[in-house]
Amino acid sequence: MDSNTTIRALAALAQEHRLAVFRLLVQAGEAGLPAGAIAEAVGVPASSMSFHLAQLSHAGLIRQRRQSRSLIYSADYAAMGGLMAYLTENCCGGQSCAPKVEAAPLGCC
Amino acid sequence: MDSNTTIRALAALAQEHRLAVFRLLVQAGEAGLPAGAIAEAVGVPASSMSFHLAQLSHAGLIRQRRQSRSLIYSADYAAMGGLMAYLTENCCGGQSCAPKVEAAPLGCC
DNA sequence: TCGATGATTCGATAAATATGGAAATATAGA
DNA sequence: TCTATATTTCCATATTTATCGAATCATCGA
Repeated sequence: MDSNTTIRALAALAQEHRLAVFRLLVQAGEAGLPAGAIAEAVGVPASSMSFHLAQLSHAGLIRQRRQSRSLIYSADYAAMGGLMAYLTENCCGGQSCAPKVEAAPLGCC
Repeated sequence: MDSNTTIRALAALAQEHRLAVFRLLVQAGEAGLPAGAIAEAVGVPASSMSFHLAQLSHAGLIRQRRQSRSLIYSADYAAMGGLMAYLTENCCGGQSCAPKVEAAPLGCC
């Protein structure tokens, strides 16, 4: 992940509603959620939500697929991993910025 | 770190010049760098840089100390760690977003 | 083909952010 | 105290971002 991609991803997450959306989608897992449900959960009108979903999508952090009339959005874990990798490598120096996780998540290190 | 603090930190890093500054300060380590040197290194006029440094400072990502006539800025590793912790806990779900580092950095996990 | 549903795009507007020169502030040395 | 240096604050302006109703587009079932 290069610095421009990183900036787009950071900017995408640096907004109240979009951070809420991303967290929601991470919780929802691979199944994802339809745009309408996301808008309702976050409490934002559909057209505004569409704007935010487009931002997240453009940043590569979420995926879109059609299921009948609904557009289902889901988190792209690999992209998030790429962002974490960039920050770890470029913004944590020799110091470990990696949080001390009580129980290390599966696959960590 | 709560979600508002996280948003401020993400927004602070989501800008070309500020991301460059933060990377520079991470490299510089605890010693830090004076504002003028940062502005010159990044190629931005002093007044603009002052604005960006204030943003990073307000987000808690960097520290300021005076040394004679110079104001020395340095990265706050703990704040960056807090951001990483928030993202790991809230935006990576059960999946591991932690990057697969070839050689795990010291202190990782 | 028609109407209903789920979602996006358009367009106008409001708000926040970025830029950089000029003026002001703080410190140090002569 | 005067001057030079390092940096910030002020100000005006340009740019980007966010908001949301209305119009449009895509899909499905009857």
